[in-house]
Amino acid sequence: MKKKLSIVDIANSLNISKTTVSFILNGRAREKRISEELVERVLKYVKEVGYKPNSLAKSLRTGKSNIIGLLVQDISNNFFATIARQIEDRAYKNGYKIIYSSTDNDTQKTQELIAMFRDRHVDGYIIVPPEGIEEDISSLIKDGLPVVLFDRYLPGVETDYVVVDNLFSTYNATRYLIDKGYKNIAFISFNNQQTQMADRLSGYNKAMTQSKLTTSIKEVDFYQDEKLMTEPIMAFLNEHPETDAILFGNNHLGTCGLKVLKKLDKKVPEDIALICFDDYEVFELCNPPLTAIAQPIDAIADKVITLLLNRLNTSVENGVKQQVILTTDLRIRKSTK
Amino acid sequence: MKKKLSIVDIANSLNISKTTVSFILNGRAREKRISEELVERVLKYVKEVGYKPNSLAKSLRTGKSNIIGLLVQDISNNFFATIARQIEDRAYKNGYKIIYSSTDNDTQKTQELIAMFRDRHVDGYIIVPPEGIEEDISSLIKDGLPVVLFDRYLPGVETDYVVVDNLFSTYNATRYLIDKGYKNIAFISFNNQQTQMADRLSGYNKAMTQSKLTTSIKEVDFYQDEKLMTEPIMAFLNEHPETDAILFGNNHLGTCGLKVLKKLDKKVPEDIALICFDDYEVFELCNPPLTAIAQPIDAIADKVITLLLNRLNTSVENGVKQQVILTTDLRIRKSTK
DNA sequence: TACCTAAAATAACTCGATTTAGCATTTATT
DNA sequence: AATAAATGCTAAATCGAGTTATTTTAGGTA
Repeated sequence: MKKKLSIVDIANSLNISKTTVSFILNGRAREKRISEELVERVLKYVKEVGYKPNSLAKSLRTGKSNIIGLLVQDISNNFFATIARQIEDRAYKNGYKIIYSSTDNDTQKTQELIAMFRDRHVDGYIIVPPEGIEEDISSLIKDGLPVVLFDRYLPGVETDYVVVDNLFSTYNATRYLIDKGYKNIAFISFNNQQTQMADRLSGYNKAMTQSKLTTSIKEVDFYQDEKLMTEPIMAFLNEHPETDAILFGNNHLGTCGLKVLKKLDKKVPEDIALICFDDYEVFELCNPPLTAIAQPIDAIADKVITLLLNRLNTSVENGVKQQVILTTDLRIRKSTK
Repeated sequence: MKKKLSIVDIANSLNISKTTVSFILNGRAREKRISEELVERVLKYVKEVGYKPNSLAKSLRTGKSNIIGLLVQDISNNFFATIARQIEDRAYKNGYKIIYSSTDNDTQKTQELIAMFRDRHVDGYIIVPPEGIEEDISSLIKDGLPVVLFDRYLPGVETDYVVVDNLFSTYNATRYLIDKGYKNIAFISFNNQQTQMADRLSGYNKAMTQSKLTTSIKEVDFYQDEKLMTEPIMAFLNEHPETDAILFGNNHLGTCGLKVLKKLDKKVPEDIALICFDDYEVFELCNPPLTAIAQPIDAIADKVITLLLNRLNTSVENGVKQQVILTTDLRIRKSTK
């Protein structure tokens, strides 16, 4: 194994000081009044032998790593995977690498991951925050580290974030169902207090009460295991046979719901109408195709990374945090009459 | 921003040398005959102030990073995302972090990423290799770095890898179609020479020629953009109206195919039968549900990370590389008569 | 008391870069 | 000619650890 060249090797080979090499490689040649001729000689040699500075050493000295830490809830969920992918592309184009992990919405795991990222001198953070992580995020911000949240925000914490207008989205979808004549509309959601879910619930509630309809809400716990997710949904539908429409809180619940309805042999939309928050391939291809509240995935990814790159570039700590609220798109397909 | 504690701060606070602190923290106290009493005092204090060694400095000195580099083709593809997720979990449980990226099957991008990983002193590599990357992989191996490939392998390069029995899988699926009486079976695949695709093609060819049937192969280029993928497929089907069954080379082609058939208003399986390599939610939920060749995702992820962890733990460079070939499962659903 | 040895701890070097402060020359100014 | 300023480059300190080689201390022995 031929050992890697260091800046000292370069300096020695050229009989100059490593300081000079460093200045030249960091584009400070002009500033440091190093002769054109020497600059060229060094650059040529460096290229010739393929020398690449050791970025660990560089990070140790400068405190910068050119790494962005990305914490999503679950990278195997299509919504997060697609966003992660786009963020990754933009990051690379701007000279940043991504180090990522799934939080599983687990507070302790997330704390450990944030600590790990910090430890690695990550330059910026993109986080889909679980509940109870307020302090850790605040601490990052207090220490001047750029943080962008998305999908949900933390009410007590002032930070940049990108979310969609959840409340209006479900309000709008519920109104759509009501206008179609559905009366027993159920909302199936996750049992957690995060803003995105709370807002989706509020939107549903608002539309229902406005129309003087009785709400029917089922909150289930999140599990990776499919059975543990489908069983409570099935139980709920059996207990509420009057249900004529369902609004699902997210794509995961929607697909579980589809499986349940298939098992129960319910016809969509004859027996029951469906709308799901989040859109993806499954909903477009299943039969009938599902009406869905589509989040603007491209725009979310774009805003998130743009916000973070801005923070990273303007080292000035601009106190004003940006809150971006994007709108969703109700894609009407054939799962409603 | 309170600055982070360093080992020197700890040493100073306790009026001892940082060497001693380092020895104690690295479990070499006994070996270095440091008194029980001091060990306890140091550990207690370190815990008290929450000191964590700077891992960059540590990596710089030791050459180890406890980071695994993961290069998949596309993290937003369900197959890779699910495997990535499981690898991530196992890695974390074993004290390793993951740094990942999508290669897009782009050789140059992959080369840059490998260089970047190397540069960051990544301890081990998990790679879904694109074509033309043989030399870079060989170079890693020559330098004693653990590398595990999956999904495909590189014929000229001796390394650990985990793949499925692609040839038999498509042979078997094609036979299944033939036995059902289909005669004009098309194979739609990607236009590349990688082992997994080549083997899938061979399996199809073998079954067809064995039964003296004429093969009908469409190879399309890969694009992220959906339109660019669906158009050639649609063109192919229009040119070959006799086609009574299609075998798709992977999940991406399968979903594109589903969309095309929907547009052409073809009935499955009445007008045309379908089987797709790779299985996932869409195929289970679409109507009719699709017969699919399911790869053993859990087993693949498990084997990959187990192989790598073994290499990482047994610093001995055991020359014998392991090749793991797993079997697939033909999940018969209703997309065939 | 002087000497030796094992135990306990440490000074100094290293990893590979960046950065600060400064040293010779040469050129310009008075 | 003496001094100041500009030019071109570099020695040494630094980041925060791990590691090697060495010193100090305590206790036992002759």
